[in-house]
Amino acid sequence: MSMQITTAELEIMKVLWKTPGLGASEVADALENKQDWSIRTIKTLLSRLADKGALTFEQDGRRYLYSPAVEERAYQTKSAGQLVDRLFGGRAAPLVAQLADARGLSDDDIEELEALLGRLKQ
Amino acid sequence: MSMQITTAELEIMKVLWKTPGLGASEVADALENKQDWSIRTIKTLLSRLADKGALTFEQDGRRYLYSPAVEERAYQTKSAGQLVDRLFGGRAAPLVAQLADARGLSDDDIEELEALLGRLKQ
DNA sequence: ACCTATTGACCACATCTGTAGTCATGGGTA
DNA sequence: TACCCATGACTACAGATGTGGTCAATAGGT
Repeated sequence: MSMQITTAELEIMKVLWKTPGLGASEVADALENKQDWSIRTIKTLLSRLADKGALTFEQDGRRYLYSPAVEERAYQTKSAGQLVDRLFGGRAAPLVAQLADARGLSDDDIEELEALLGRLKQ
Repeated sequence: MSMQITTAELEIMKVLWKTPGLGASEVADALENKQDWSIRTIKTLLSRLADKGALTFEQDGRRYLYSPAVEERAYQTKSAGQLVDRLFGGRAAPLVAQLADARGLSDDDIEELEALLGRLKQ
């Protein structure tokens, strides 16, 4: 059930998370300035995603309209969990510490983290 | 530059980050209870890592002693940055929020994060 | 009614990954 | 001395991935 979504496929998923129910050429339009992919490539990625169950599709005339079958949040959570487990001994704090160290935290980040900690401690 | 280290290869790197300067069979010993790999597999992974510049090696008689050419911290940082960029708009706070939501933060995590935020704010 | 552009189905192909096997060689053992 | 074993070099091979091509069917324009 690991639902492996690859880097290229993720770009497709992002489009459909933002706007579910698109056909292949509409996905292509949405990616026009992001990726320089042939429409064939996009169709291949859509098929593969549908094959692995990451997308559902419904018939619309002679084409398909694709929608995510995996929630964006669920995917984010799973990926974050994997990273933390693989590299940070399952702990969040060291991850944040290294991010802060390597690229800093924005003021927004700091504020949100404080709020989060406050909530968790109550 | 990008130094793509795969899942299997990472297990090898972890051994050598912990104990640099091992030969193939010593790496195998260290992985004995973790991974059920043939010594051939381990040798292949060591070669691939050396090829891609993630490991260096020195001759020791008729064998090689391998050591990391990439620091563990650097690799962790790069991976964390990639995740955050790919899935969380480059921001750390949402990542932590989702981890907290999905699997909670340990007391240690909370404490360390507070200390970190304190340091960052002054 | 005819042509064209689009669509999904299927195919292609190089590279990367996971997981080993083969081989010649050299060091140590009996 | 005659062997055996471990080593690195090279080879194998299936499945995943990135990237795109071919083709028959068909909806739409003219």
